Amino acid sequence: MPARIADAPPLDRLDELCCSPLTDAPLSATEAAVLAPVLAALGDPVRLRLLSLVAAQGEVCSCNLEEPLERSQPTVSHHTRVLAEAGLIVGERRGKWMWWKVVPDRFALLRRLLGGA
Amino acid sequence: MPARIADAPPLDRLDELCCSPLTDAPLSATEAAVLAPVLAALGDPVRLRLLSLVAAQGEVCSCNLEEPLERSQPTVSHHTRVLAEAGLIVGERRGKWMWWKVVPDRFALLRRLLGGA
DNA sequence: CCCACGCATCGATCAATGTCAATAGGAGAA
DNA sequence: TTCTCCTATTGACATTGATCGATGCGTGGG
Repeated sequence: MPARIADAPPLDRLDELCCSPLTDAPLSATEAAVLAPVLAALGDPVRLRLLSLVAAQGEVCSCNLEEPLERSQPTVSHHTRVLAEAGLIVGERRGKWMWWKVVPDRFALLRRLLGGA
Repeated sequence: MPARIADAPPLDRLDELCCSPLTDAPLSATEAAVLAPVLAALGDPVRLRLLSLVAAQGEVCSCNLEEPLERSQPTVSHHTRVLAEAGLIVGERRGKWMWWKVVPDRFALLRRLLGGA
């Protein structure tokens, strides 16, 4: 059993659950199981660039991501999905297009986790 | 080729290379290739807990990690290695024991990346 | 010198993941 | 409806990664 996620990660409850800074107290297995997927979502170079594209432009259409990322349409769709499931971006459908923007609260949470210093 | 790391990630140079906040400007492929492994190192629940144990106690011996993490000695060794290669912890050998402590600069860098807000 | 202890490495196994071609779904236009 | 465009899903493949038993390596104690 590789990852051994403790239980189903209640990603919605992440804000309530998490978390005091890492330096304050050891994380519980549950807290770690909820947080790890969020950080794992950031642990891919394509997603990092995707995220920075969305963040820097405020809002980006999926169709404008394939070229700068040099990835196929299904791959881009895969990565937006991962980031969205991690709560880092949200998408809104407008006509034929899907527009993505970042979720600032999620980043604040991660900054808090990484220590207040 | 799954991850498609652009080139050999010069992890040592991470401080010089990186990075303005994600919200400021899109990351280059090189920046993303260097940063992703650091964030990926945080994307595992066992490593998150390991890190919080080290951070909360200031300094921890490898031998005191197996029990709280409920992992075998080789597995703990694997995770300390990953975190160390990401520059998040450093180890010092004292006699028979290996002592680990966190690298605060690394966390400051990540906080900056996640936006100054 | 030899043994015990702590850590690292190796090898194997199984799960998770990044990637793309092909296909399906859905929305707007004609 | 039908056609076109954009997005999501599926399936397949190769790679990465988490895990542990067995083994090797250093260190310190006897």
